[in-house]
Amino acid sequence: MKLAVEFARDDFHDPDFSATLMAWQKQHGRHTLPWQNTRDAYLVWLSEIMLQQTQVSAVIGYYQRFLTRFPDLASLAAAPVEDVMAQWSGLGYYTRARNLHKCAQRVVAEYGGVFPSDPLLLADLPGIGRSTAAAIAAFSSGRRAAIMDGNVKRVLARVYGVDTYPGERKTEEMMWRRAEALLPEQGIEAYTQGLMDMGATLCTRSKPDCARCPMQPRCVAYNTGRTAELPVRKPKKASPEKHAIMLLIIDGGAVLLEQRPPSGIWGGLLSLPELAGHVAAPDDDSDESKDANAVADDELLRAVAPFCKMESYERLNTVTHMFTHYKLHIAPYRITLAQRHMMAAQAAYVWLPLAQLGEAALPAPIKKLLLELAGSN
DNA sequence: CAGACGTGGAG
DNA sequence: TCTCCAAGTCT
Repeated sequence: MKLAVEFARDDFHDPDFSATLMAWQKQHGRHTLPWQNTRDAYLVWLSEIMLQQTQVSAVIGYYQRFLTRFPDLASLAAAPVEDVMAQWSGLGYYTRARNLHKCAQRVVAEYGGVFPSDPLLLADLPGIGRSTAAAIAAFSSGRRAAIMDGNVKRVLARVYGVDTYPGERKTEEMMWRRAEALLPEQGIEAYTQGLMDMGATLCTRSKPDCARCPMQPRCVAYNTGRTAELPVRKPKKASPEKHAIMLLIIDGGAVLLEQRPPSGIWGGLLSLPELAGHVAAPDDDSDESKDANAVADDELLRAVAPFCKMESYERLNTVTHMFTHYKLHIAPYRITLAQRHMMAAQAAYVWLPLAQLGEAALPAPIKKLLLELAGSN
């Protein structure tokens, strides 16, 4: 009985995996990414947060710009959160930016500005989960801890023939146990980087380059012709459609923007003011539905009253934006004013000079819409 | 524990 | 054009 338990605990032990991986990494891995070749925890942490659910090619430019504005932890912690949001504008998943700022302030307050090296302490900080904590600890401190991102799940699912959906709790737990059992005794940095490099450059989602893969002889998916089937895909669900009426109020070379609430879509960003109560029923994209969303004159009048006296308005063409989980139809109404009020302090609203659009904390599709409009004026 | 949370590139 | 999903975390 005791033997069975011991065996089960050590079932995933496979030192050949890490040895093969690290040899490959030395020869064929990536060694010159902007956040590599440093043990500075600030640099490592920033890259790991930016890279969450985001590809390397999308991150590189943001990473460099961000560091120009916030060269170290202290400058980030001391900055207004609005400046952080502006730097993050266009990168997506904006909770990351708010948590980044919170995390910087906590590291300053609780750790004297020095990131802890213990993955458990790191994972207690905002925006840092178990996998990111392991990556930061490995790259900045050489701590032996397992990451679990899309690359790891894909590589493990294929090499070991995991044919259940990684989103299931049992499968996920099994993969964590396997990932930890596979860790090498020495060289956690090269191993961790190699795992991600192999997933990103060889063991890709579609058309993996098995011919160049050092795992090929021992890869279950390859040897059973199932590289296209593994890992098991997430079951897809119908995505709803949403509608929004947005107000385009431009006056004196400035556009009226509203700060969005901290949570929810585009949380904490500036965006165009919206007319409430115009969310169409899901799956109803009919013309009737759109007409039902038509805005009554007096409704517009009321909505803009705090900011200006309206002279006229024009319904611009609908802009459709695809999210991962739904489709958003934006109906912009351009308002022409007779008079702009000397608005009393309305904390959530700001007149932004059009010349500053490029640097503002705006969602990507709104920035695009406004830049096109400003360009045509 | 399932759903929310962005954006851009690949196929 | 449309689906899939990428260095995940939080609720």
